[in-house]
Amino acid sequence: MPSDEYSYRVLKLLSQNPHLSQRDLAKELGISLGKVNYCLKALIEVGLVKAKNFKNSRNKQAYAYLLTPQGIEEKTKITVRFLNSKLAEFQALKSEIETLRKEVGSHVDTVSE
Amino acid sequence: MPSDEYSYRVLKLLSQNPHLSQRDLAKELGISLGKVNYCLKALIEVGLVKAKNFKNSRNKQAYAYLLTPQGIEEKTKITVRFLNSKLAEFQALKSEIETLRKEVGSHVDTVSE
DNA sequence: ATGATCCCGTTCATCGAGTGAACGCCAGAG
DNA sequence: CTCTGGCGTTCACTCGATGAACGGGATCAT
Repeated sequence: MPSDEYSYRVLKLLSQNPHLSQRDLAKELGISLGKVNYCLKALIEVGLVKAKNFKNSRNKQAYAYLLTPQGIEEKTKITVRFLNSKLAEFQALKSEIETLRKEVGSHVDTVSE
Repeated sequence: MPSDEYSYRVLKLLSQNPHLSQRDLAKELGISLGKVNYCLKALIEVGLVKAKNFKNSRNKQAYAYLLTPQGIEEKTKITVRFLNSKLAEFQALKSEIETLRKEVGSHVDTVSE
């Protein structure tokens, strides 16, 4: 089970373009091929993605990673959940910055270096 | 060389209370004892912290991790640098939340579940 | 004095997430 | 046919992080 972050990002990319290869995804996501393989397998396992090859059943080059109906539905849920976690992160970050500003002891909006 | 984050946090805690043990620091920072030991050694190595035992030179229980003058000075610089990185993070997070909101397709300020 | 206990800093075997080179496979080009 | 290239898959390897275990000093009860 990949994190919400990677589930979200993989599902988003695949919904935009099902023809991305695992290597494409790795480059796009900034992670390794091995990890993409792991995430993708998990998403297929739970039925959110289906690997379809439209040309020939033995041609891996023709793979398309299509979101299943469940995948489309779940993608929204995951996105909301991910958004919420980001909002919480946002609040925490705001507090931390507030604290740091007080420690620095000046009003810093943008700092050059 | 610990990250700015840990340098900042360790220096902050020690400036507040030099009598914290490595175990105290570990608990406070939410990291392992081993990592604290590593960070602290590095800070001592570069001269930002000095381990002083005020009772007896052989009593480890009496250790105090005091910020050197350089440590006090550097603490401010590190804090500013850390703040800046947090501000950048803040902007990035803001953008990401914006994107996520658009994808969710509604105006979400706080979401219950 | 002696032993038991406690907390200290230090060490290092162990772990696990992440990596990417290498493999077998297949299609298309020469 | 061979050769090349991109595909998914695998797995030995890396490396930061972990915390149990250790030796040592202080304290206290015996």
